[in-house]
Amino acid sequence: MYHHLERRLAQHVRDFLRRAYDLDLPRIVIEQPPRVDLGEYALPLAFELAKKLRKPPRKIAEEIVASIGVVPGFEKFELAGAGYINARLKRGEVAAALAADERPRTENAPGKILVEHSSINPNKAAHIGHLRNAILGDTFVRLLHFAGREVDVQNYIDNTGVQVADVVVGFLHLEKKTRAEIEQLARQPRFDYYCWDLYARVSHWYEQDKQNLQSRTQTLHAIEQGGNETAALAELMSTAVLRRHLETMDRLEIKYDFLPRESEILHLHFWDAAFTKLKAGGVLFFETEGKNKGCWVMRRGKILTTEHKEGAEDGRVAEEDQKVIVRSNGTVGYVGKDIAYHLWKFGLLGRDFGYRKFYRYPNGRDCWISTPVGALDHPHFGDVAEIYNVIDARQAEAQNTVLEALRGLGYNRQADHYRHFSYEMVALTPGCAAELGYELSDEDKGRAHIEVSGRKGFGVKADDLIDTLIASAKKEVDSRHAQLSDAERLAIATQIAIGALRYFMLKFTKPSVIAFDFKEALSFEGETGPYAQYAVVRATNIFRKGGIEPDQFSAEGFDFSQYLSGEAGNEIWELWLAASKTSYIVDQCIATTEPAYLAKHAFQLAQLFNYFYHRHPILNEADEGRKKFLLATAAVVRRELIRSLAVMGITVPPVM
RNA sequence: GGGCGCGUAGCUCAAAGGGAUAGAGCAUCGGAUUUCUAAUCCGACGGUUGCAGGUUCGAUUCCUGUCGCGCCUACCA
Repeated sequence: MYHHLERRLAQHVRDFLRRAYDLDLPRIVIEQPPRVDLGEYALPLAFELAKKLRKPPRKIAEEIVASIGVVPGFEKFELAGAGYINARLKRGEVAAALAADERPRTENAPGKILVEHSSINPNKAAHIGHLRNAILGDTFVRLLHFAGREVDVQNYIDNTGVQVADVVVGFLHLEKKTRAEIEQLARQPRFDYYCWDLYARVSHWYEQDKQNLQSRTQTLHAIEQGGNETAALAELMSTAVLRRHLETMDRLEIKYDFLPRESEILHLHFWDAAFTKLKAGGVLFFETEGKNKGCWVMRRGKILTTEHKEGAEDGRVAEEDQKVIVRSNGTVGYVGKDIAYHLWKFGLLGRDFGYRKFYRYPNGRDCWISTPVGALDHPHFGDVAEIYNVIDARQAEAQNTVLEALRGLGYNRQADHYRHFSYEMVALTPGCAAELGYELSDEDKGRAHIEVSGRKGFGVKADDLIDTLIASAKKEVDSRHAQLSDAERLAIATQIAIGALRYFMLKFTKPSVIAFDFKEALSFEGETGPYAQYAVVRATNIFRKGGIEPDQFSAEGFDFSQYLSGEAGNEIWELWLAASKTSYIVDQCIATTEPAYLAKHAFQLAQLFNYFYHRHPILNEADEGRKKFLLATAAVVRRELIRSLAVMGITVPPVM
């Protein structure tokens, strides 16, 4: 609603400027005045025009206000401050439309969007860093759905890399396990925890004796080759861990449509097809000298290096920056496989995966996985118009290489629709690390945060955090709702825990490193998910006590204007205005790939509602008209809050 | 060395393609309820936005320089 009216205003101003001043501004800046009593929209237009028109801003603003005319839905324009032009809405009209949940039609951009997120190495349990990725990715998917877009959710599985090889080495060389024993272990409910520890042990074992690294190389080679016992073990282990990851994410309502695996990128010769294209397109070069001799490389401009000091003017010499794509032993690195995958994503590779069903969610939805030979009947994946890759900032370089390869092949249109949804990592505070029992160096103790490391087994496992959150919420629910059954209390505690966790991961903007700390993550007060959930529960309680079904409540034909006008109306109007912004915020989140704005929106709505709740006892209101108005306010805010939380993957329990 | 990012209240973070008095939460202190149950609300305290310049009517935001921190800079993924 807010967005719709803003666009209408912008269009009107644009037309007006063209007509009255023969001006075409590249962008009409519209913002919100600092206080709602100054109006709903502010145009700093006059400041910008002051120089062009050689007149003081106030004078220009005055002129514009006098002659701009009327815009449907708007009350009037006013001059404010040093030259702002503020616009006032017809509050009653906007409120009536909002109460009736009138949503302006929006025309959707055509084409399917592919969102890739999670992509956890299937060799150990998921940790909090993976949670940030999955929650950001899943929320972005929900944002796109809210905006009416069609989305494919993919989770790329690197099941043939060194990380998987390392755990296989652990089973074979450290534990000397048989296949049957590993199969037995893989049936354990938390097999991924077992692998977590084993992975750390293997890393340690490599450090003890560099000779041990030979088994990694051999194992990796066997896995890549396929069709042998080692590869079968890798498949067994990685598939079991993958299943665990899906279960963990399913606890948070995070679902995937398709799991493309690196083994198929190799065995279905995706790479060979990409390699041929890259060579033919002149993107890859065979290096015949220097340190990359014998490799296929991508050339990426010149860099200055200090390595060769002789013969250079300033002691530096320009050297070609090369990215090795194919190693001198003929094997292809991760980036090469990623290039092939991305050509497939855009339907440019000329090959497809085999597909089979892998995991069925409780709601009946299927998650598919790649396989060498698959089912004949399967959904069509890939071949999309736009892609978003939710991958942490450390991989920006690799993402750029993929992008450059696409451009190098002449796929500029596709490259323009390739977005690296970049975000910073989750690290542990030194205090948190100490709490977990890790020994810290003096250097680490002085740091703001310490990077999580799967290799060292250093981190907070996702399921542990979820368990802790549920237990903590359960304790509180138990004490508040002793009359409910244990199953009911657990269900409520689970909703609260998910709300807390998802909100926590979303409230930080993407470029901010999250310094994880249990106290903050386990908080259910202040700027948290449960705070927002609680506001909804309170709103629901009003209706329940009043014997009204909140979703059925209707204020059709009601005249809101008398209650929203003037000084007295400002306070509650602020709440209505905030409630009108949900779709506006969603659009902002998508345009900026920043879900944190939605978290802020939900919190602000909840905050305003709690204030309103305290100041206006609704059910005791004697004036019937005013009571209806207050109920309508609660109904609209409740609806928008539920909507906003749902986009973040947060549901609201019946009681709290 | 080069690239990317960050530096805002005691702590953790906002401020959305420059805008009106830089806002929240936590912590601390002081208050509010036999209510639509307080996972709540109100108030107080708390700021030279790392530093120095520049552009602008206006800079936390843009530019230059500088200091500090993190990440990337593998024939790992």
